[in-house]
Amino acid sequence: MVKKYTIKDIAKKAGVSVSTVSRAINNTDDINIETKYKINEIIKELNYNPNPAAKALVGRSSKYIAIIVPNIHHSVISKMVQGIMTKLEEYGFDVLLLDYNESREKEEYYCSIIDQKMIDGLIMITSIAKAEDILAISRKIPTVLIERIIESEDIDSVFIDEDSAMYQLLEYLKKKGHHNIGFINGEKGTSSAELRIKSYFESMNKLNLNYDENCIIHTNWSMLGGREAFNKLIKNKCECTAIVCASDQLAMGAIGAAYTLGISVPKNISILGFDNFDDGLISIPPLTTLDYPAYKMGEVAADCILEKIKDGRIKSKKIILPVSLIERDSVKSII
Amino acid sequence: MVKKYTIKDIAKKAGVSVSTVSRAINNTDDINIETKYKINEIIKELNYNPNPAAKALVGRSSKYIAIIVPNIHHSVISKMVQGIMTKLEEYGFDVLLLDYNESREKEEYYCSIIDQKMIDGLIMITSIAKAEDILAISRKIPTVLIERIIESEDIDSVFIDEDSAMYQLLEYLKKKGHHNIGFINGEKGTSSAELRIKSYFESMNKLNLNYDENCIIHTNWSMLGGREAFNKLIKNKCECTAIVCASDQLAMGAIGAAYTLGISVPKNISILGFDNFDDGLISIPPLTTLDYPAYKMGEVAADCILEKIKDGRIKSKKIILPVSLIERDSVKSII
DNA sequence: ATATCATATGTTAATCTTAACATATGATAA
DNA sequence: TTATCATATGTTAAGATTAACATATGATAT
Repeated sequence: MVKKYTIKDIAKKAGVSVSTVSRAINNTDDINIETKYKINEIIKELNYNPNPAAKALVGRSSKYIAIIVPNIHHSVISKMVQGIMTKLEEYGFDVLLLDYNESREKEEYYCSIIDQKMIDGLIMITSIAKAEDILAISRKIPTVLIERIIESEDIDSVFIDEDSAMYQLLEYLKKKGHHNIGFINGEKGTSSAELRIKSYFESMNKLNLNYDENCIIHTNWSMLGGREAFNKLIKNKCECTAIVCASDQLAMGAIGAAYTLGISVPKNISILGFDNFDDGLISIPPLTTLDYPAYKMGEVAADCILEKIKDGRIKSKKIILPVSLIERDSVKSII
Repeated sequence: MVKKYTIKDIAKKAGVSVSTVSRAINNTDDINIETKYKINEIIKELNYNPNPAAKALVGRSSKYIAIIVPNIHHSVISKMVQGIMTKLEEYGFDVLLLDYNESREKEEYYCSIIDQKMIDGLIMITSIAKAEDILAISRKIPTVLIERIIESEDIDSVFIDEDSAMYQLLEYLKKKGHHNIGFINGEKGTSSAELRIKSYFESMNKLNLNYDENCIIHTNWSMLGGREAFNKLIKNKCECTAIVCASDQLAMGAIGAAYTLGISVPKNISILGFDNFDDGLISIPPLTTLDYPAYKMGEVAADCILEKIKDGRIKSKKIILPVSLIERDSVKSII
């Protein structure tokens, strides 16, 4: 490993004081243009970089934002993270990634040690941690939540209206004549699954539709999960004419299972996705689904945290992004 | 935002010197057990955390590892990252994520500013940057490459034998009687695509198989890309009996396209995947593919960097992980 | 009784940078 | 000629922690 130079080395070599070097680096105007040039030449020559730890220490800012995610190996999550990163990068911030791997304990552990990290802000995606823990953090670190709301003047939230999203889907199905509507959900205990089952129940009630416990299946968040869930629905002799799936992956698994069993989608049964991801566009049949603005949500969350950090905004924001149904061919009208 | 306490505050409150507090925190043995207890009580009470920037400055270690990835929204990449994170976390390291979004310029930009970051090590996944740039970095920061090899005593590499992998696939097809074998590759210029097309050509030559430029398509890394590529192959009047795809996603897109065109897989054409990801298991037909050990590669890369940082290993390691063919139902014997 | 030792604690230097304050020089204005 | 000012540069403190060194106390050994 090669020697790392310090500002002192540069100062000595240039025959000036450290503060003059600092001035040259930080582009202040109270420095002679030639001195600045000479110093910058030396900086280039020695390949000097200011020590970020010292900068962070003295400037009380690390330029790091932590993101706590349930599972980076998930289309929606990684899209959100990309949205966040793109925005943050414009402003010189980097991202510290913490993946709690769908484990509530692990997320709570992250919460408990987050202020040992050198970060300027925190974004939590579909958090499942205790509200009080998050509140405690938000008092110390600018905090933005994605897909979760906590009423507090300290915490920003960016989300879609899950209830209205599910309502849109179910209302659409009702209009198409479906009354028995099943639900294939992700793993119990994961945040999105909890959110979606809740709004499924609420929306079904609002729409005066009856649900059958036999037609509600929890499974793991994958195509294979969707396939298994569909098979279980059939085994349960579920009489639904349509199934809402909590993700496109689940939906595509379900469609595959139907195909294998010789059940035609949408002729014999209608299937709805959720996400508009994972190429549901080219499933057979193309998937009718909910357009979930993951990337956009990431960008908006990044904007929120930047406002807090740079502009010192105090008052919290709760931002709801609109969602819309994408009508393709996996739902049939049965009126 | 709540006041942040320093070690001095704790020292004053406990009526001891800062070094005694430091001893209490760092669990050295030259401190009275009761003093330690008292100090820890105060630390808990005030919710004090040592300032990580100061620690990094004085200890010359930030406990951060940067990972430069081409695209986190990609199953293989995010699995690798999870493998890395799990391993690193055991040793108290965190991950700084840099996504260059398949843009060579952006990766080179990251290379050029990487030593401005406060990191103890760097892992690069399927890098496409100039070798000299990476070499320059590796002289300053412990560096591990995944899916790329650079001959240097400073740089570790973790990879599968791409050539042998592709060779396995093509040899298998040859054994099944296929001689005209097409190739659906990812986007030109992306690292994996370059790697795979190279080994496709080499392996085809080694196996004395002829390839037809009309049967080689570059497309974007998605199911939709696979679908479009397959359609193009048909339009090109490509006469191949089997198609190797550079990812499972591409393969599944191709299978979908075939289905739409009324071409049966594997009856009319055989399709091979690459990755063993994205639920190829439940495609119709289940996909014969190459098992790509992404998570494991991440773990191994993390081990490498930890050895370098903690044990100060100097000599570089080049680690090849074994791959194997997973035989399912998307390839037909035509002998 | 004195030397030696272990234990516990304190003091200070070092880490690297920035920012506030201080100084020096030459030029302009009164 | 002296006061004032702008420009360029230097000096020093602050930021939080750790590590090396120093000191104090009481106990044990000679």
